[in-house]
Amino acid sequence: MARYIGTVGPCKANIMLVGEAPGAEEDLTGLPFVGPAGKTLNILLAKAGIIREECLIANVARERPPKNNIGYYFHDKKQTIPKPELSAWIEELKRDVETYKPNVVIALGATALWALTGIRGIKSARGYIMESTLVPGQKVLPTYHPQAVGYSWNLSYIAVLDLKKALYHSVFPGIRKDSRTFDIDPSKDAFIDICKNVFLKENKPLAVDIEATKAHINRIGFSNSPYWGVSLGILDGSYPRFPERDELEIWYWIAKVLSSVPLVFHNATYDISVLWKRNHIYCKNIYMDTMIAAHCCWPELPRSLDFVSSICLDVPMWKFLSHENPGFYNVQDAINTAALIEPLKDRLKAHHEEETFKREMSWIKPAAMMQLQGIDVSLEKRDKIRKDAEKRLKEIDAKLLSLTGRNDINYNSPDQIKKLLYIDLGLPLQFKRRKSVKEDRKITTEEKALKNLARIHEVPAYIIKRRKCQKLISTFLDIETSPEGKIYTSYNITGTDLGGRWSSSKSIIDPYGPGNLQNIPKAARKLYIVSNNEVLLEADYVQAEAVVVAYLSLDMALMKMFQESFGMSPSERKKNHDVHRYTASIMYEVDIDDVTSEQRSIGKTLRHAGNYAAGPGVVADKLNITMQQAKPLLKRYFDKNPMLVLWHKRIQEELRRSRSLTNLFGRSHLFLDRWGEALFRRAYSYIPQTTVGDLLNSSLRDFYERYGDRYKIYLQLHDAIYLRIPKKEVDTVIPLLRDCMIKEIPVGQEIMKIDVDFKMGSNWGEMEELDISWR
DNA sequence: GATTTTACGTA
DNA sequence: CGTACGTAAAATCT
Repeated sequence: MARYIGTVGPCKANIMLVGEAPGAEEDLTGLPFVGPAGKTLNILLAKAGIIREECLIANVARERPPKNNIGYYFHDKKQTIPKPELSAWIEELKRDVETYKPNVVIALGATALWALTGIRGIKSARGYIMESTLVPGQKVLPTYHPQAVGYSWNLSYIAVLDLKKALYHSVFPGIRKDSRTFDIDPSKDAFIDICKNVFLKENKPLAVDIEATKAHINRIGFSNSPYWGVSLGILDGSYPRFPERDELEIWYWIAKVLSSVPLVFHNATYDISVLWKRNHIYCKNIYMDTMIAAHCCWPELPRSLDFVSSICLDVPMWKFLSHENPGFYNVQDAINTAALIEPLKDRLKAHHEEETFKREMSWIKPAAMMQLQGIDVSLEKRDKIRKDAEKRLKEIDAKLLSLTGRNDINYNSPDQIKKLLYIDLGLPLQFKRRKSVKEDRKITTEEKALKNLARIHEVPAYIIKRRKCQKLISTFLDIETSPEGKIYTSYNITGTDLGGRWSSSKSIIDPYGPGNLQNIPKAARKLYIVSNNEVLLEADYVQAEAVVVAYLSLDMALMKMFQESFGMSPSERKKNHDVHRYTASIMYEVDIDDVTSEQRSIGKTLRHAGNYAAGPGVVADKLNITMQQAKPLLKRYFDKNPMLVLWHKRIQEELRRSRSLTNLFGRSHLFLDRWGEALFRRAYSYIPQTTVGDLLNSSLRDFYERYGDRYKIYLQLHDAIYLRIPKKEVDTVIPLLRDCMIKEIPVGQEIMKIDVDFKMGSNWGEMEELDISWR
């Protein structure tokens, strides 16, 4: 029989915390939040400056459900129809709230949110002040349940911000009236008057937000202050809202504003791309991108306008309005973007992220240009390569049929492959590597598992081949081009949590092609072609991350080798300044000239694995050897590279001190994960990876600003820039591009430079190395 | 129909 | 216990 646990705490409390249901320790003691979730709650409250003893604490359900499953108290799986006992407890909660009248009720988790407000979905509601429907007039602020925080510790930072907001709201009762004014769908003349006499005359930062369908911009919102905004619908569904002459006049004034006033967007790369593509409007002066600012302030947190507003502003939720009231929604997008300007500026300044912010801002225009420009693919080559791949797939299928005697298996289905391998063929079970020993062992059919099984049976090897072939076809060859015969990508400046690197994904403006252009496999690169009188020119940083690690770990010998080889041609460098031969030569204590190709390959794997503290399992995997063979190899590698071990130790110390690391461009990152090896490894990769990202993207920007009007920047691949240029310009362009890419980066007492190699080809799949010496 | 899981491509 | 990404297809949830 479970014990009843009621509301506890001082009746004059300003804050009331409402959780979900008691657990084992609560049941034992008769008090709420005394188990593991209670401990997490204590930490969160302490960090937010809330004194637990001054709060009322309650749960929605007042008895521990069997198996701690709140679903027990609902009739349905969706947890919308409460059983009588839960309804009775919610009535009790209502009475308690009415009796004690706290200034704010903090809803901890989805169940409390639902009970107090009827809203489902804690993720989108958290951090916003709202009115209770259970007790009208009562102020509620939802955040994550401490148990969810305990499970995924990176939520703790967000929960603490929410609790701080609740603390602020706990000193006064009730919800403040929204005093902002929204000017929705003014007349043409009124709108033009605003453009002329407010936006153009003021010439101060103006937040802009567009709403667009596939083909048209249908609404645009502007705001020049946190208190006022205007939204103008251009289309109503697919119908114009204005006569053609009037619409043209409206666009004339929008263009006039956008081409002169300092602009603020949340994700400018998207908005300016759409404005250019659909209406040939050039947004000249971009003052701030609030998404980029948020990315520089909190790279580890989400960056949607919704989320950033929830942690920076004190405004009501509005995102749910997008369908029912597009004008109201759009104007609030604009107003909240405007409202973010000052808090984000303050934060950037206080945390010394202004340089990083400026750098990311300077990438907007080149990224927008590249995603609008598009990429040529040859449909003939696509068809030919796809045909070959499909033929190969059929051959593999025939082979599998002869081996298994079955043609009813879907080899894309992990479930069916599990059944085939582990039941029908009786092969030994293979388990996925667990993140912690506490997790259940999971049966897997991933490539590594199939490789193991391939030693004892023929079938797994063919499944691997089939999967690779299928992936090639479905992701990289089954692609369509736009009406102009091009494919596109979206370059996302804020696309990586660590920062510095861009991500690449399917463009919502031009959704043609495979989407991500940063993971095209070699076999599919041949269909990316340029015309006869042009070439694709590739410039990539040589051993970029390894150079950064050498300087960070103060490995003098390695630094010297990189310095000596700077400016050498690739062929010269290969002779006796090859980092992997060097690694092998110290590993095996042989002269660098006597390193065998096998030793070099081992050196290469170990250099990579060692830099980022990989374990013997990974090394065994990569070298196709056993763990027992990998262990001494790795030990030897670390014995011979003591500076690396020390560097890892220094990173750990730095994390212990501040939980924060700063890369060679001054970009910082807070590491919020739970303390442990996983966090360390993320941290080891942080500085090398983000430094190379910052370096490459800044080089790309420099080339764009200096020569973008003459030469096309075609692709960005993390440590490589591709240009598409006339053949006859190659010799002219190479030194210009190199000059933009070679940068002197101070590291302690040293100046680090990373070398650049060039390749050239008529298609992306067949690039030839250029053996250029720069000395 | 939307979301999560599994697997796999690149730097 | 390398890291970082995005996409397709299946599986699962609603």
